[in-house]
Amino acid sequence: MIISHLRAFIKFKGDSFLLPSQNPLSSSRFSPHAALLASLLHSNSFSNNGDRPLSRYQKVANLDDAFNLFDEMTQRRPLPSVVKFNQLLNAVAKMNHFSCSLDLFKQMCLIGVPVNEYSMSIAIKCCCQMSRTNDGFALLASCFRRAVVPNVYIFSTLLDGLVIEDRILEAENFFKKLIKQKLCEPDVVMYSTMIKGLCKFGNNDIAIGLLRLMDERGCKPNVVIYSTIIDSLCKDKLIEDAFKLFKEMVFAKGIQPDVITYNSLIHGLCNLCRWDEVSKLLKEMEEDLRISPDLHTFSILVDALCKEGRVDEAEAVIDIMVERRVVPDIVTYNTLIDGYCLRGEMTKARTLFDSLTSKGFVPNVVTYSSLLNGYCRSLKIEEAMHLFHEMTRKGLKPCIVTYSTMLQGLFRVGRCGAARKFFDEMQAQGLIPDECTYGIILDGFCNNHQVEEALSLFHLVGDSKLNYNIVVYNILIDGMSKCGKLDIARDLFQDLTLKGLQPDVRTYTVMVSGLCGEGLLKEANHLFRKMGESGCPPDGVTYNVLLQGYLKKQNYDDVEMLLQEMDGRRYSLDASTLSMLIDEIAAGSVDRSMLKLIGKLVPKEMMDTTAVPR
DNA sequence: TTAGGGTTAG
Repeated sequence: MIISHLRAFIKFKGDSFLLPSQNPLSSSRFSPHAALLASLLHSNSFSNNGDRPLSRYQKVANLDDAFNLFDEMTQRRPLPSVVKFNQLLNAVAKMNHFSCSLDLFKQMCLIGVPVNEYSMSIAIKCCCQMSRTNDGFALLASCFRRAVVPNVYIFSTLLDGLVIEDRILEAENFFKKLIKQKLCEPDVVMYSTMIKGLCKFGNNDIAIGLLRLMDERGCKPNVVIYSTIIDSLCKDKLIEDAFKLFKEMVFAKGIQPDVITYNSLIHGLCNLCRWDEVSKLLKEMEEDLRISPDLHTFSILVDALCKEGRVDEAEAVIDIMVERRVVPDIVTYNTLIDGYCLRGEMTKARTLFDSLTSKGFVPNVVTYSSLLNGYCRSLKIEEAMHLFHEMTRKGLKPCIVTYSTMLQGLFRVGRCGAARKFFDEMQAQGLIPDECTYGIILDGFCNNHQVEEALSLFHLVGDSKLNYNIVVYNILIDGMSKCGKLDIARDLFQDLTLKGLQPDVRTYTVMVSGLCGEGLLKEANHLFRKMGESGCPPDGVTYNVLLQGYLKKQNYDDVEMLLQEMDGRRYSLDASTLSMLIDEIAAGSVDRSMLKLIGKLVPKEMMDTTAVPR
């Protein structure tokens, strides 16, 4: 449906160029092609800052040009105005060369260019973008020395720096202090920065509160503010709330949504696999509002289709975007490579990877990591190793995700020694293991029967934040009980409550499984019943685990009751529990009268492949 | 005649 809509619209889009109102250059004197060319020419050549052509200080193509120009400027007498220097500084920052831009700023100061609030805000932005917000604050202090009065631009940039570094409490305090001490009156950009920070930390309600407050204080919210909160709600799967805010923005406030607003909503719907609504939204944005989907929109669609395993449709979307002259970028292709890898189609993944260079793209660390992940998932560890070395040879620095992928692959094939080497190398590179890496290593050791290694790492990590994570306990409890170390599993289970961690359904399930494994059915059942009381009711997996425990111990008394409870809660039997039940029925240990009940508990997709005896 | 905010991938 999405594809047919996108395809149908190519024609519509083509026609729309013929509308004279679209572009002042396209009048009836021009042929359609001339109008099209005129419109492209107009949009590509000039309109970076209104209709004014860029100055030579703003359009430097690369770093060399920038440095040469800067040298030339410093030679001139009198020195060029600070405006020209600021333009160059900003051009370098816009190329993401923050460190270089900062160097130029320092040289400006040294040679006595009278830096102003514009120069300061660019320099501070460079610090903040490099996660060096403290240096940004040091520059703020130097404003006073340089007789530059910090303004709302400078303060917003610093506030954003704190948000970038996840220093949310400091950001809130800074924001409050600015208002309280009347250092500046927040404008719509500063509010949006604070709102972004609140959203980043899951405080959607407070963010909405601030939206109301700014309105009351006479600062009108705009599409950026609304889109920020809408996006956050979508990411938290609160799609209905997102649409409520969207409607408020459009109908109550009269603010027009733009392509970014739609991208967030489309992304939110894709994550929930609500494809019909995605199509509806695409149609609405294009046909009603004349907003064309952009590169982001297409990437979101490609990614969502790949994650659903609908790679053919993802390919079709890329074809359509090309037809519609939206040029795919490396993100689009990385997503598709990931899609192939997820389906184990490694030949296709590799072919696409190899064709990227001829398409004019340079594979980046994500491209390599995606393909590595594919090889690791298919247990082709030699190919993965080879690719890993290829990427380092090409000067790409493996990141934490690359290492985690390799570690997972090596553990899967039982190469614990090599995994340990990679882990050491990763740390030697200055990369600090995150929760995900740590989990992979603990899980890897446990699955390879090296529970002592896992435990010693766990103790080495000690009181670090990494160990304040229920996932860590779930891995260890599971690992310990599977290796017959139920006592340690029990200790860990006790330990987590002392630490103030809340067991989740997985924690209980692995513990129930461990107890069942040792034949301690009474204790397993006791824990199972405690789950509901603790506000964490058993899920389908817990029921299957307990059922298997009973069946293995040939304790059939509670089987029917458990099956009935499962039916009441609409849980299903998994393949191995079902097979055990069938065996028991065949052996006459379980009454055939339960067959009807069992039949109700077989998931539909299993019905086609499993023969339940009648 | 120069500066600050929102959307995509492993």
